[in-house]
Amino acid sequence: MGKSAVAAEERAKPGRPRDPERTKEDILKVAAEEFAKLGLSGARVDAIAARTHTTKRMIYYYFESKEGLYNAVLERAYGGIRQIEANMKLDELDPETALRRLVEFSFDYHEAHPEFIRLVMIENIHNAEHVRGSDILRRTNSPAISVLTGIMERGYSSGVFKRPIDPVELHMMISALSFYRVSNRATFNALYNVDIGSLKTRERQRRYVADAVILLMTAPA
Amino acid sequence: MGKSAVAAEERAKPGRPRDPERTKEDILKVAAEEFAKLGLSGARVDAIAARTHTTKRMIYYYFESKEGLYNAVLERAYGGIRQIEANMKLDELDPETALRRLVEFSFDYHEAHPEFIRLVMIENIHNAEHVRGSDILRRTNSPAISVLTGIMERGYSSGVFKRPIDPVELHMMISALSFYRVSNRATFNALYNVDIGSLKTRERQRRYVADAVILLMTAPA
Amino acid sequence: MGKSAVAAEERAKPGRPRDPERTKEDILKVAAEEFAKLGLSGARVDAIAARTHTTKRMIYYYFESKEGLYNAVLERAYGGIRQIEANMKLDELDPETALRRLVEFSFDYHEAHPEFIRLVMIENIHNAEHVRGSDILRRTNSPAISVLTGIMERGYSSGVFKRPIDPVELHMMISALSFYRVSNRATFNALYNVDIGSLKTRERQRRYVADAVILLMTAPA
Amino acid sequence: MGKSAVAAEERAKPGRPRDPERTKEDILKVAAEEFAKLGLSGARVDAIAARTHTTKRMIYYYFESKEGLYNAVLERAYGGIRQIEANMKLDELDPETALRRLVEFSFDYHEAHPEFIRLVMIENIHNAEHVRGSDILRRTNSPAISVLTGIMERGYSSGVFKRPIDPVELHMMISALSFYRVSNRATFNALYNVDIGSLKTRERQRRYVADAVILLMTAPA
DNA sequence: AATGAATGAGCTTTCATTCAT
DNA sequence: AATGAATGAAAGCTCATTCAT
Repeated sequence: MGKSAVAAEERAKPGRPRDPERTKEDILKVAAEEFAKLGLSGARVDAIAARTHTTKRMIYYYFESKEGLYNAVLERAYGGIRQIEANMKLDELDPETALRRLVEFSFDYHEAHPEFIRLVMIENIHNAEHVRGSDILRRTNSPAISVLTGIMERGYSSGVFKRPIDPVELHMMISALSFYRVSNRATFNALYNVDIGSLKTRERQRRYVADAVILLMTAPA
Repeated sequence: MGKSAVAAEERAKPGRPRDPERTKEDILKVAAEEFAKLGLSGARVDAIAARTHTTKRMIYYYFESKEGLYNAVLERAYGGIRQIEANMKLDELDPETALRRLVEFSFDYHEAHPEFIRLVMIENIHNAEHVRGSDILRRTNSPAISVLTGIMERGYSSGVFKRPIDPVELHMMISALSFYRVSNRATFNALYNVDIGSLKTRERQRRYVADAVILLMTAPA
Repeated sequence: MGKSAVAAEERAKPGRPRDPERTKEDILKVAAEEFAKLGLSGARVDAIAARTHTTKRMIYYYFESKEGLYNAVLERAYGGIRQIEANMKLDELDPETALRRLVEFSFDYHEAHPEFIRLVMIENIHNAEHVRGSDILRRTNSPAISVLTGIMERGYSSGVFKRPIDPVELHMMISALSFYRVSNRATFNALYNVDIGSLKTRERQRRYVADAVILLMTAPA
Repeated sequence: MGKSAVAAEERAKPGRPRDPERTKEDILKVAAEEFAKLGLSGARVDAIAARTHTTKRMIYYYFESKEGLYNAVLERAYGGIRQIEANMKLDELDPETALRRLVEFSFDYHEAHPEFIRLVMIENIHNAEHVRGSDILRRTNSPAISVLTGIMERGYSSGVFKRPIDPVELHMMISALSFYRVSNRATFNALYNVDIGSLKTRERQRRYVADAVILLMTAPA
């Protein structure tokens, strides 16, 4: 390595774009990947910069610090799911079907967004201190809760849902069944020598999860 | 944060300790805490050594590298749960009660061992490469699966369990509902402004989880 | 020995140097001395930095690693002799005189540059792997060979040189007689209790060496 | 790496021989190889011990320190050549033939003992301080010098040798032409893209070297 | 607003050596 | 005489960050 003697640490990038928003977005996308892959302490500012169209200096210019960048990445990641959650059209379905759809949506979203899941894992490793420190994340309440609350109210009224349960707690159960499959896939596959993420098992598990939630709500308490 | 917590209390003693096993155990215990708190890259060998009765040099003497230490910590952590799983006495209970007890055991174990859960999270962040690299972890199959399989077979025979499902997949659902509550408590509490870990909600959630599993198995498929 | 020699005199200045080229040259000069004195593994990056006007960090900034620095030192050392070899003006002398001058030049250059010789020795201890890894060193062919080839061709044409010999092999003999006197001076002096490097013997040996080479070429084969 | 968790630094060797002399010889042989390959600072006591049939502790027991071991290696290496030099039977040959044989012997010995040559190089890097520190090495004068002196005296008497030259200086020239070919083979081959050590060139070079020495002595001064 | 160059502090790891019997 | 276990000291290297314009 280092064949030709002298090699300073940072190499200038040829012709970089001048659009600040594009640059920030570029950084955020790369940073999300690196943080998701390696964690907050594991990710390297140098490595992020190297995969960017800008220089390391610009990361500090726009985000102030590695932690500032991580915060921005986290806010962006949560923004994604919230936006989608807010646009589910479940009002017109009967409560049981709506709940099933909601569970399936959660299941599918987690399956499709492993990077988001890894970021949430990492944030939990850090005791959610960045979530707590972010006004944006704390203020905007999760759309999922209000959607779920609406469905549950309709279900209790019609009598189809019999078990009284706090929507946040039901949301937790749905999330658990959706999240764990992805978050713990690596150890699960390694220890049980299966592939819980394979295509053929996914549909079956999706039904188990939805069934379990529906049964919990509809069975006589 | 961190700095002062590590500093005081226990200082490495230059005198020569006599008991290698005790020393190793001492290191492993401290290391487990540090890795669980800060992750593999976040944990500092210096900090681990400082809280030990030995010196940093001894860590390398016994465990070869930071990663070797992490491997040992991981094997020890999995060893703990496996030993307990192997000693559940559920054979004499009727299948439904046995399954309920199994779920409750899983729920309680996870609740009581947040450090283990953090280590598993961290290992998943690292794509389970250390689990895969450990003969001990891969060879010894999880006792939980065989216990669960036994219960399920009895339930299918007696006709009380109606839904055909792979024991590993049911195990995954039980684990998900037990694990997520602890692993994601920090973000969950921060985002929904609740305390999913509080004592008063725990009993209730424990029942929800067990009910959901029992219902899934006993309801007509 | 060593410790006190390194300590005093020049200390790294925390202030910011402005001239990268000067800084690099400064590092290279000090590093050449340390590597020549102590070898690649024996030299200490800390010791090099301490004698420099910069810090250790800058060595890694500019040269990436200890080995990268060593590579740069080696390339610089070979560059020195090559530049001088290329500027010998021997074309206008008759072949025998030219050859004699060439030998004397080689003899004198080695005598005057013990640091270069030590670096070459060290590189041979390392099986020349850094020379082989350097495009600069491998690409630029040694001027000495072409100069010598020119002289030999003229000598064969005029009939004054009678022994057919590959220029590279003759170059090796000249180098051997010039190099060994310096490279092995320490053991030679210690074992035979003489000083093969003393001023009074140098002139005499210079003549022996030149005579031997001339005789080899001019004597009837 | 470090698959099975705990691995202390040194592994006990099964059934080691108890013969002190054999053990010492075992250590010396391995150490010679390691020092020759890597230099004094480059060689690792651990690595030497690992290739031995004993433990690291025994090295210190018998040789006191790494440097003590190096000294012993050096003395052993010089002992080898001296013993052989002392047994050359050149007295009955005419002076010119004897000298030629002596040169050829030197040439061949160096060619056949690259490890010895590397040790001498390394010792020169260390300014021969270990040779100077060794009574054994300093006291025993080199047999080569007295043999050569004898030949030269006979040659001067018979008139076949014409050039007056100190035997030590002639010895140096012979050694230079024998030593350099081996010591600098790596860089020479790398830089000039030849193989000065190949079988087919060896014989030719051997003649050049002998011829050059003979010519120097026999030509009218 | 934008950036190339520089860096203090601290990290993991290694190494020859000694302790204690 | 012989040895298994332990270790202080320092080495090479990395990292997030700031200087200076």
